[in-house]
This record gives sequence, C-alpha cells and structure tokens, in this order.
Amino acid sequence: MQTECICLGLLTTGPKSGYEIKQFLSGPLNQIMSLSFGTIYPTLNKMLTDELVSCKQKAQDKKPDKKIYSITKKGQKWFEQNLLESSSEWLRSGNYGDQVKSEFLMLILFSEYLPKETTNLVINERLLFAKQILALLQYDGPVTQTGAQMRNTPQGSFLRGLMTNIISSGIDYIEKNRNKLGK
Amino acid sequence: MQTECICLGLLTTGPKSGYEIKQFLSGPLNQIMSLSFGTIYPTLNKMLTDELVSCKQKAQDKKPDKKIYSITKKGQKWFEQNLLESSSEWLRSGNYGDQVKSEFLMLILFSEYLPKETTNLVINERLLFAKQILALLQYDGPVTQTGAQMRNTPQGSFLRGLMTNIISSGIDYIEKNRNKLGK
DNA sequence: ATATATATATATCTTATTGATATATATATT
DNA sequence: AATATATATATCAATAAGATATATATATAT
Repeated sequence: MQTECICLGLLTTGPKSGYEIKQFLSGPLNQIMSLSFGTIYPTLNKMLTDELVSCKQKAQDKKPDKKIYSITKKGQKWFEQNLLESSSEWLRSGNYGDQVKSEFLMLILFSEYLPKETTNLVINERLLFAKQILALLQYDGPVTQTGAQMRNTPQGSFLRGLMTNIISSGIDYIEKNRNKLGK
Repeated sequence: MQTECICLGLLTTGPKSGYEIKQFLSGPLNQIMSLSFGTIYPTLNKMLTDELVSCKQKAQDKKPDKKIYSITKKGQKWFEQNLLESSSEWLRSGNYGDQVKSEFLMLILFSEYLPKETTNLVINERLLFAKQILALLQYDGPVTQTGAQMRNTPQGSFLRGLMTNIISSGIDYIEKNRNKLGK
C-alpha cells in the first residue's frame, strides 16, 4: 500500500521509468526511504492494471523497451486520498532519528564481545561514513532533473536541513562520548 | 543471519523466553531494532536445532509450557565470531540518524498534496510523539531485570545518550523550521 | 459485581520486501 | 584493448513483518 503511494508521489513531478524511480531513491532520499527493483517493478505493473499509472513504451533497437510511467488522473486522486488517510499512521510508523533501525548501534551494544581494537576501528569507519553522507546531503553541484525535487522545493530543503542537523549532532555525540565505551 | 545474532546477543545477559526477547525489543531498544514474533520463534527453533541455544521447558497447568532459552557454549562462540565477521557490514547497513527509514519524512516531502491544516496537525502530533519517546529514554524509574542492560552498562548509557541527543536535535530543527514548509 | 482491557505466552500463515541473479548494451576509464 | 560502470528490465528464493489464533491471569473501569 505504501509502495504504491511512494511511487505515485515520485511520479507527481513527471513521468519516470522504474529505473529512474530507483535512481531517485538512491540519492539523498535514500537516507529516509529505499525500495528494491523487486518491489518497484511489480508495483508499477499492478498500478498499470489498476489504471493508477499509464505507460509509454519507447522502442530501442537491440535494447529492451524503455517503459516510461505517468500518473493518471485516477492515480493522482488515489494518491491524495491515500496520503490523507494514512497520514496519522505514517506519523508514528516512521523514523527520523527517534525510531531508527540500526545494526550499527546493536553492534555498539554488543561491543563488549568485540576485540577493543575492532570497536575503535568500527567507530572510526562509522564516523567517516556519516561524514560522507553529510557531504552528499550538502552537495550543491549539478543533479539529474529527477533530483530537483530535493533542491528547489521548500519540502526538499526542509528534509535536507533536518537530515543534516540529525547526522551532525550524532557525529558530535559519538566524537565526544566514545571514550566512555568500556576499554 | 542477523536475527540469530541479535537474539543470541540478548541471551548473553541471561536465559529468556521468546516473549521476553520481544519485550526487550519493545523497550528503549525498539528505537533502533525490532523483531516480530514471526521472526523470533522460528529463529529460536532453528538455533535449537543448531545447538546454539538450549531450552528448558517449564510445565504450567492449563497454560502452554514456558520455554526458556539459554545460549550454549557453541552459541557464544558462534555469536562472537559472527559479530566480528559482520562488523564491517553492520557499520554501513545500519542507520541511526544518517540512514533512516522514515514514512513521516516521506509524508513531509509529499505534503503539498495534503490539506495545509493536516500538515500542521501531523507535525504537532509528530513532535508530541517524539517527546514521548524522549521521556521513555530518559525515564529513570524501576525496570524489569531484562532492561538493566540499557542502564548499567557503558554501552547502554552511550546508546541512550546518543538517541536522546539525536531526537532532541530533530525536535529543535522541526520547531524552528516548520514555518518554512509551504503554506 | 461484572465487563473490559491488558499482560503473559507460543505458534502459524499470508503477504511484502529484500537481495541476488540473469540478460543486454553503451559509455567511460585505465 | 580491457575493464568497470551506467542504463535498463525482470524474476526468484529467502527473509521478515503483520495479522491472527489460542489460552489464561490480572488489573481497571463501570
């Protein structure tokens, strides 16, 4: 149900192929949402049957057809209806720094069973990884037209700002308190 | 593979039933990791076959038997080995405020299609929800013996501190910048 | 006093989702 | 020239979530 809604939401900014939806969900947005091809393609097909999207097939010689999906009027209506209905649910089920699946933090919880040098190494690499993501979020160079949604809209700026804020304060905390983890 | 590791990690602090594992993962730790019964029970059974855990069945009249699982020596070895091997993977796959599945933030991204009053209401409720979780994290009253792992160990304090930090800065950002979302 | 809700406790089943793999070609890099 | 990466779609097995069924005890509200 959500998968449909997310794909439709991304299609509101213009027609896209399944590959482009995946691409978009692999940019800065990847920090808050991801979908695999195994989810995207079946969902697109299902929505085609339900007439929530239409599909224009571009023939390409020797390559498989490029299938460009557009949201239909029925789809737009369904999307807005569904967004409204699920808003109170999405509010709680989501996570942005208050509900956060984290294998890294589980590793820290269990770190007493890890060689102390490994724990140190893991934290170093984690900080590096976090800083790479920060850089990706703050990057202001050219983007594909798909990524413009994260740039030029107030919603996109808000999200980028929030994520930057959360990640930075996480990095700060780890740097200041890592010494308190048992040695 | 991870499910096994997480269950074993929780069993290192003492024998537990499947229900108690679920309980523990529904406390403050729920913010970073959760498992459903549909995952816990089959995993426990699989690990019993593999002799990573042992099981003491307590007969109870008229109630189903209480099955208490303990980590075996083989299990402890497997756990430590696996923790070490997967550490470099868990480092990246995890999310704590830098990679964060968030239906709430997707809702914000799509909020232009939501009635403006709804967006406002959603943000208000979200802030309330976040503050409830903060209170839960900072709560210092009595806990079940299972929860002690999050209290009395340096790892537990570190996690609680990090989560508190991340959530607080998220709340701050939202309060200061919500006016910038289109009206 | 009684009804209702919540907590304890295990288990199964359908559905959703991931992650891996297969296929095919163009383009960029070494 | 060789290799790696990007474009592009699709399927499938393995994993995991979420719902539901079952059974009882206890706490709370009417």
